[in-house]
Parts: sequence; structure tokens; C-alpha cells
Amino acid sequence: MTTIKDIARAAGVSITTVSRALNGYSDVSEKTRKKIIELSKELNYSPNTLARGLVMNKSKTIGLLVSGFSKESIKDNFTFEVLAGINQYAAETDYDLVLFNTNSTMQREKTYTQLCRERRVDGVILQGIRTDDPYLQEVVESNIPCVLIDIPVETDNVAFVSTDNVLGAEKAVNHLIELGHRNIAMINGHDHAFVSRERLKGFKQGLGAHGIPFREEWAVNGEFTEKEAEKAALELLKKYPEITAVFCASDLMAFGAVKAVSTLGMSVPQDVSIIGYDDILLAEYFSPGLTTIAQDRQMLGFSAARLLTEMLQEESAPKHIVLETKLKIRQTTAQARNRS
Amino acid sequence: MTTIKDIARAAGVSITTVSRALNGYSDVSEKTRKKIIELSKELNYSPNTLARGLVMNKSKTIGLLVSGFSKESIKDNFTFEVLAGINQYAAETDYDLVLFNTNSTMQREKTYTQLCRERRVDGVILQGIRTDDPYLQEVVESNIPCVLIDIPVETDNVAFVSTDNVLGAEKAVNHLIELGHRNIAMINGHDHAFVSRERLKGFKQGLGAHGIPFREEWAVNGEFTEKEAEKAALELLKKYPEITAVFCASDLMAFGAVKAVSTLGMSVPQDVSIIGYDDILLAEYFSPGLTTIAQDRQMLGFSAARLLTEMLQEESAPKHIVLETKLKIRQTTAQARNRS
DNA sequence: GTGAAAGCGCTAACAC
DNA sequence: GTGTTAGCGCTTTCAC
Repeated sequence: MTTIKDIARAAGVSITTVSRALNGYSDVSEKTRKKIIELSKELNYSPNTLARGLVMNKSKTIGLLVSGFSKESIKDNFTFEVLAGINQYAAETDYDLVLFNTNSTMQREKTYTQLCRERRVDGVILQGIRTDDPYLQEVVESNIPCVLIDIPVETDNVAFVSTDNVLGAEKAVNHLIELGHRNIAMINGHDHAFVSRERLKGFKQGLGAHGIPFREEWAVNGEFTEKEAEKAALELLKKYPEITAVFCASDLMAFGAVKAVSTLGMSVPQDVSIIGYDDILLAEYFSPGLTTIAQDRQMLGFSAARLLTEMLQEESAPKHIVLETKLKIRQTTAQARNRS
Repeated sequence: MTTIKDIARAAGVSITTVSRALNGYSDVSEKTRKKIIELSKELNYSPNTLARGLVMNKSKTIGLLVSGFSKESIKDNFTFEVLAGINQYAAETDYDLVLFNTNSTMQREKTYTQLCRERRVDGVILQGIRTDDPYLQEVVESNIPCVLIDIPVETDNVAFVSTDNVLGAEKAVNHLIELGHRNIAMINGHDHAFVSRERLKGFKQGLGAHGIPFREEWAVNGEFTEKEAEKAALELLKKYPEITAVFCASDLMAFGAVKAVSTLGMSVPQDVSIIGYDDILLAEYFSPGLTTIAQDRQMLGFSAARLLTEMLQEESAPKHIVLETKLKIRQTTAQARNRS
């Protein structure tokens, strides 16, 4: 494998000159530069990034710590779309991505910091970790530049990007209220998700803005899974026949809720309106089409990557980005009717 | 950042001894080993993989060259599931994954070999490239260990994994024939996909085995997209009213075909049976549920990763793996009826 | 069982 | 403009 040494020998110059020429420094005569560039092509030279990284103490790589490689996340595709966004941005830079994985027992033995330091990644993007994940604590304590997706932590070396979950939830509630619903329940994710807390907040705000009191017992957790949400919806709808609409904090959970409604011999949206959150691909293909709050997951990843590279270049980079959401009206929401 | 030098100093030994102790060599006294291990924990040491890679001339990383980060591939999810499989296997090894991307204009300037050599990846997995992709030629010529997904090239340093596309297609055809269909059309991908050629072969074999002649004009290309397939199906069904069933080489294309049928005022499966290939998530959620040939994409990735690590360890590793497919009967296929 | 020394391929002072 | 030199953190002969 060709090294700069080989080129230096062939060109009759020192390795320093080769290095300088190849890296575009100005203090090399045009003539020697040309010769060196030519020779490097001829000899089929590729720089050794390991060696370069070793001496420069940076690797031009971004570490990815994503939790969503399970069966479940294949369904909602969240991880992949975020990944696609990150990849898309990275493609325009000279950073490569290295995929760490947190879901294996073996990797769990290594701490977040170890993972990153061993590979000498310049920065990290974290996605899909819970607020009580031990890794999170480490992030804050370590001094590795880091961008969190959907977790609002902001320090000198950590930034975050998320969507406006409060406003998003409020949009959902507003939509239901505009359709005449007053008795609205919510199926949330779990308490260790930042987005859940935010969406609950938005839910309450939406109700409050229209003078509708928030009822504690109408807001339950569905753990972000279809199954749990179905169970929760079943109980809720049985116990409180006055409920005419349910806001679910994820589309997958909304599917569960729809199933629950039909299990009870009712239909969506005639008897109960259901609105989801995410706008995953299935939402459109689901029958009936799911009304939901759309968030641009790819942009989430794209922005995260951009934010991180900015952080790596300048001190004064912005420290967080909040993206907008959009209401997608499909067939699971309709005018309120009395079902009791 | 702690280095072995620091540990050596703290332990009062040479760096050689530290290196040996940390790497589990036998010729270190238990006493010093213990001390070194302890010290390394205390000092919060992480080995520098760049330095190690530089001297050992391998990086313990696997390069991933996948083409599917586009909008379209979010729909079929193929890339992600393969990725999940690779990741799952990698999690059990000490290899990390580096994501290269081929879809950007910038990266196109770098050759396959450059990409790999710069990062000093130990091996590569390629997925989603066409048989006429210039990268493919390079793979064969380079001496970088490589596993191809769904492209049958086998040399000293390249192996492949795929599913049995011939048999898969034959299963599809058999299913249709068993339902009484004799006039069966096929909508294939494109000629530069190995899987397309194989599936066509299986299609012909299936017909032949039952004495049904293959009609050239009934086998058209749909470019693996929903839109193109819809167009193709529309033409086909209009022109040849005797066709009662269509085998599509991907689920996405099958969706297009279903749409075409309904555009023509007919219904699936009463008038025309449609069978897909892949069993993507949407196939199940699609209405009506799509009958299809299922392939285990995650296993595809998992096997590729396993094969590659085996190649990296021993010379005598097996050089290809072919996975089985499975017929999934849902609602788009039914008993043949005369529609002309 | 342990250490000295060389070197992996590269960059970056510092001279000239 | 160009070369000399040192050194990034590690592994690996080769001595002892």
C-alpha cells in the first residue's frame, strides 16, 4: 500500500513536502505540487486516516448511539429515518459514521465514554435513549461533543434537537375540540421519555385553552407499544363511556386504540375519534387512514448532524433546534357524537 | 487522556509489559498483571484504536456500502432490516460498523477501494448495488474481503449471501397455478438486478414444470417502483384480458399492480390475483393483505456479517450462503376465474 | 518475566 | 519553498 514515503521517494522530495502538497498548503511550489498530485494518482495512493487521526487527535468520524434496531422499531421506522437524515448530511461533509450499538449485553459492559474514546470519534449523536438511561448521565459528564435527539440537555459540549412536542400535542387536541369533542382521553408513552412529558403538557394546555378540565384518570401510559395501548384503551373506553376521542402519543399506540374500539363493537371515527403522533408510513396505509401529528424524522437526523458538525468547527454554534410538526387529517377523526 | 505510558509510569514497569498485560499475553506475572489492570481502571484508561490499528494494520471495523437511504427505500425498509441484522451480529463481536454512502455526488468521486483503504476497514458488506455499478468491478479487483448481498460473485476475497430467488419465484408461480391460473404475467424489476434475473428464471421454471408456455410479452419490467409497475400492469391487463394473475418481483410493485386492477374497474383477487415478493411490513397492513414470498432480510444482514468475520479469521471460510423463502398467503390471490 | 528500541504513516514545529 | 526532526499511542522483535 502506497504511503507518502513512496511518493516522496518517487518525486525526490521530503515527506513533509508531500504532506503539505496533498493537504493543499500554500507554501509549496506549483510545480512540485503538480508532480506530487500526479504521482499520488499514479501510485494509487490513499491517505491512512488512522495515522492522520493519531497525530491530529481527531478522526473525522461521528459516533452513532442508537437504540432502535429491534423488531418493534422496524415497524415505526423512526430510527432508520433519523439515520437516513444523519447520513444525508454526513454525505456532504467529510465525516464518516460509526455505528455503536447499545442493545447488546456485551456492549453494555463498555461505558458510553469508553465507546467513544476508543474509536476517537469527534462527536456523537444519541437517539432513542430514555431519560433514565445511565448513558445519559455520562454524556453530560464527559466532554465529548454530543447532540441528543429528543432529550433537552444543553451544556458546553452537548446540544439537542427535537420537535415541538408541546405544540404538536396541542394541535392534536385542538383538532379534536374543533370537531366538537369535549371528553378526550390520552394514551401516553412512559414517564421516562421526554417527549411523553411534553406531549402531556401540550395536551393539558390544549384542553385548558378551551376551558375543558384535565382529568387525571383519563391520561394513561401505553409504553409506546401497540399492545399496551390497546389494553389501556380498552379499559378506558369501557370504564368511561363518555369518552369520544383519544389522543395517542404515537401512531403505533393509535393502532392499538383503534383495535380496542372495534373490539368493543364500535367504530372509528363514527363512535370514537383517534388521533396519533409521528405520521409513520403505516399511518397512511392503515385502514382507516390515521389522523396524526407528523414530525419530520429525517430532518431530525439531518439537523442533528449539522448541529454537531457546527459544534465541532466553532465554539459559538447554536445549541438547540426545535422543528415544527404538522397535523395530518385522515379518516380516524370525525365530528363528535354522543356515544353513551 | 490516559495512555499505556501513564500506566507504565504509575506501575513502575515498561510500556511493553503494560501492553502485554492488557492484551492477555501469558508471559506476564500474575502480580504485575493484576496491578496493571487495576491501575488502568483507576486511571480510566481506554485503548486508542487508531494507534493500535496503525501498527497492526487492521482496524476492527467493517465498512458498509449501502445504497438505500432514499425516500423509496424507507418504504420497503429493506436496507434498514439488513442493517439491523448486520448490527445484531456485529454486536456480538468486537467489530464496529462504518457507514459509507454511495448515493452522494461527492462520494462518487472516491472509488470503492479508496473509501475502504482510507478508513482501513478490515472488510466490507455491499448491499443494494446494481450489477452494472462500477463499484462492483472494483470489488472483484481489489483484495479487500467483501461480502455481497444478493449479487453472486465469488472469488478469493469476495463472498455473497442471498435468498433462493429462483425457488422463491417458483413458489409464487406454483401457488397461482394451484389456484387454477394458467394465464400468468410477471412484472419484474430491471435487467441490472441479479434478483430480477433469478426470479424470471424461477417464473419460467414454474410455468414449464406445469407445461405452461412462457410468453415473452407477458413479462415486463417495473423498475422496482410502484408507479412504473402500475403503468406496466395497466397496459398488460388492458391488452391481454385473458391474464388472470400477476406475479410481481417486489411488494411495492404489487401495490402498483393492485391499483391498476382497480383502475380498470376490476377487483383483486376476484378478477385478478396478485402476488408480490419480499413480504415488507406494508404487505400485511395493505388492504387487501398482500400474498407474497417472504424473505428474511434481517437474516440476510446477519449472515453477511457472520460470513465476513469468518473470512477475516480463517482462510477456509465458506464462500456463500443461500437463505430460504416462504410463501405467505393473504388476500390478493384466489381461485382463477375467467375474466375475458 | 521484563525492557529497550524500532516503527506503523502521518503532521507540525522549527530550521534553513 | 523545502527538509529535519520529533512524536502521536501502540505492538512487536530481540535481548537479557
